[in-house]
Amino acid sequence: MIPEIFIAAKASEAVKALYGADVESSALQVQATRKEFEGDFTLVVFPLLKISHAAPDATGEAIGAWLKANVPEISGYNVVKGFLNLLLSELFWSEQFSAMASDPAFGQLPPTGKNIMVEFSSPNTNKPLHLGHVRNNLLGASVSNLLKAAGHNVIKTTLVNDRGVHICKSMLAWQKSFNGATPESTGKKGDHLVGDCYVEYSRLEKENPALIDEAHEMLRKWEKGDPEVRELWKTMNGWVLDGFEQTYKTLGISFDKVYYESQTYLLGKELVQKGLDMGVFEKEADGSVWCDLTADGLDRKLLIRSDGTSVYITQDLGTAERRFSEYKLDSHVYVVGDEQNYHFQVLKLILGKLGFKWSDAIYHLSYGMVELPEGKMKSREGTVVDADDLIASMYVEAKTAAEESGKSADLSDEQKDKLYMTVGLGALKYFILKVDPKKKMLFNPKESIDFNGNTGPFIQYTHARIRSILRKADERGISHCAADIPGAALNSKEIRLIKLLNTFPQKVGEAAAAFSPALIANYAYDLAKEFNQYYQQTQILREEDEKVLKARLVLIQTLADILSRAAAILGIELPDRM
RNA sequence: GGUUCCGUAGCUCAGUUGGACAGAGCAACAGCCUUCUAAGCUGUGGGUCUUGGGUUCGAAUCCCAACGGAAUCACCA
Repeated sequence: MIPEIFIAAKASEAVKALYGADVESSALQVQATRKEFEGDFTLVVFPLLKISHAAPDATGEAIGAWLKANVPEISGYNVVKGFLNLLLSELFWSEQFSAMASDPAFGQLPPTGKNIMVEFSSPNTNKPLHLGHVRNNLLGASVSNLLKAAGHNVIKTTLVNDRGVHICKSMLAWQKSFNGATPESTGKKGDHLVGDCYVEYSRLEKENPALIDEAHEMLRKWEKGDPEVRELWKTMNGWVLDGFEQTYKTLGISFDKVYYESQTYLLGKELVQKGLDMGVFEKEADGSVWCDLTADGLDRKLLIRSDGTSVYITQDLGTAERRFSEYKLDSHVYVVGDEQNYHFQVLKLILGKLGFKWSDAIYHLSYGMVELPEGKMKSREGTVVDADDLIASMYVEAKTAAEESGKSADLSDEQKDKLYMTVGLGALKYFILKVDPKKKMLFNPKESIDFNGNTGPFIQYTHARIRSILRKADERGISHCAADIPGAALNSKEIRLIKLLNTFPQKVGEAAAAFSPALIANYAYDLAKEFNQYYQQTQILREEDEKVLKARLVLIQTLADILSRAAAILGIELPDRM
């Protein structure tokens, strides 16, 4: 049996030899005695895996391998994570902290030169947005921010679903029952008015099932360019899009390029011909065109109907091809619900069969549905949570909370209004973005979205607290900058904070690779939580040692900045006071 | 039925590439505001990580099976 002290000394030698970093062997010894192993396993080494300060590339495996090669007495090794980072970072935090504090772009990763298009939102113009769309929009916007922070060129886009029989249904109902009502005449937001038409259509169809034929007839007229139908279509779509625009603006959603299905739905037909020429598609006797995917374990997929018209996927093939060539895309992310997993699987396969190498660069960001306690939202049962209503209620909640606390009483009405919206939206956005996009999520309308605990307002509040301290320091004329850091003795809590801050760029990278804003949300929460504990136990401004005081101010300043950057990725604004 | 995804505290969720006694928030209970904002902090209770096998020194994590749930498999979009 080899004495632990010997192993520990050798392990520390290994770290020194491999990474040039000093580690106290006594610390390793603690670990070596922590567990007992049988046989060849005589040493526990916590890897340096997560140590960004001293040895970013360090791993327990490497250390073990070094020991094996250089210390024959030690025949084996084992790897346990997560300890040495604590030891090493204390040796190197000062340097790291200075670098972090003096770099205004800290956390912004170097440019990759890659063009990534993100498609999200893609609404239907026959009814207003609901909670499901809100998740889609927030995810899409946030993932776009995330990819930008990771150094990519991002092109945000949406494909407005502005044609089809569902649109005609709303139009038909409007003609039959709405007596020329307009958003102006009714004072209703355009998307809601058209949504009412859609509901009315369902009622009418129940009375007269033959109505569906009229809707189809209207669609045929639309396709032929019938002026009257086109005019009405244009008008009603305009109403809806105006309504959406308002909601987008409130949510902070914008696009670099908007596609309309009415202009793209014929795309893809030439690709079908190409596929036929290549022999990867086949034409039936009735004229329909199919792609055989049975070799991939899937069914045959229809691409062109027997009447010669194209289907949904045909258009998607065409738009994908056009986008990749027009924008020289390296990648294309589609933010679409998981109900369309099959569709995207097929889409990628077919594009691959057509010989497009970039088919692998298509990523379907498949997110789970938002469900209510009683299950899926159903418009027919009136259980749909309307986006505008939800936002309005978040505002009211924020207002109530603020008035109860009495904190922002001295603000002007205008400032209050902005603050309540910021906080209400912060709560909503965080609530939605903190959960893993892939998972379905639950929303209970009876329980309002929380403002305490692991929430958006918690992070906003923490930021406001920090800014408040910085304001006070400013009033007292205490200046501070990164140069104040070296030599200041900081306590272990402060070092923990610095370490956490220092992982931000890495977090951005991980989150971007996983297309998961949730990782950023959780990071921001950890950061805020950590600060609040620190705040509780340390009177920051009471410090008498000027050196330490200034270093602390740099620390919380950096903290506020990183918190803001993280929140910005989520599309959440952090107020300076609340 | 085929395919894919999911199952962690009463509830909502973390726990990425296997590692030290499984973590937060909400809800419950008990504390902390003459001191930088109590939307905060501290503490207590609450878990056979759905179940059963397997791989491994070591499993919530990887593999297999069962059970439970979701989505999807249109000449709809």
